[in-house]
Amino acid sequence: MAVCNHNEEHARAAEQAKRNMPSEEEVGRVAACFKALSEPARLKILFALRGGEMCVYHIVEAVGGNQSAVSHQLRTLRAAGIVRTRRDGQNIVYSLADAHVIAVLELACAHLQCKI
Amino acid sequence: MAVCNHNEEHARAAEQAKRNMPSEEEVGRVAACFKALSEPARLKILFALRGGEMCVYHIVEAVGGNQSAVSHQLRTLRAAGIVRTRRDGQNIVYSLADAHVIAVLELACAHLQCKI
DNA sequence: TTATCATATGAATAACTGTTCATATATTAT
DNA sequence: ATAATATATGAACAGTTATTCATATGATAA
Repeated sequence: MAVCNHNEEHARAAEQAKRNMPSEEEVGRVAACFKALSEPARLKILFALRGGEMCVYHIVEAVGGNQSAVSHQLRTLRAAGIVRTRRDGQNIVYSLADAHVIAVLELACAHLQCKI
Repeated sequence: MAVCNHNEEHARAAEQAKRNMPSEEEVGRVAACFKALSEPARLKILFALRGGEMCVYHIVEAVGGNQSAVSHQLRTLRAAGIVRTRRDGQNIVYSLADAHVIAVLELACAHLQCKI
């Protein structure tokens, strides 16, 4: 592989890209965030929580699957800062962490041209 | 596990969530989209392409790593509809597929409060 | 305190994914 | 044609991740 000589613009874009590249640490955090969104089972939970907060039992109702799997998925989402929790007696109530979550989902759906 | 009786709102939210849940197929497509964004190596390519289109050689320059790995990453991004290509002589020139891509990255960064 | 309900967790297995190495294809130049 | 350049691809291995099963924790009720 040798230098691509015939397009100076690419070379400038590459240099600029290198200068503006976020740090490894930042790129890693963004990637971790998207990784949490990359499983159908977890996305279903987020779609379910659009309508408002729910306890684990009802999340299981809404998305199907078994309790343990859903609990593991919730932990992943929580660790990624995508959902948050509060305790209400015996129940743990989950909700979307902030408005960015819905916004990202809607953007992705717009990109794919699927109505949700 | 038994029914969560003490919160009727959760039950309504669960029923509503089930009604409004996108199809398996749609959820799968959204998940695939995010999966493509979930690797640091691929995200770096997208950050690099913010400044404009580039051929593979310069993408390798900009993000580091070896040619084969970058090519595989590009294929994944292309298959997910996140970048697109055109041929220019010996080179294949890559660019972001549409404005949604930048928008999603910026939203994620806003969510994480990191400036990019 | 004991029993029950709601949720979380650890370990194990199975499935998936990324990277590397070697090589193939396609384009241009000689 | 032949060589060189630019990019892509298949196979194999290594690392990661999701699910399941069994069990643990924490909260309430009896």
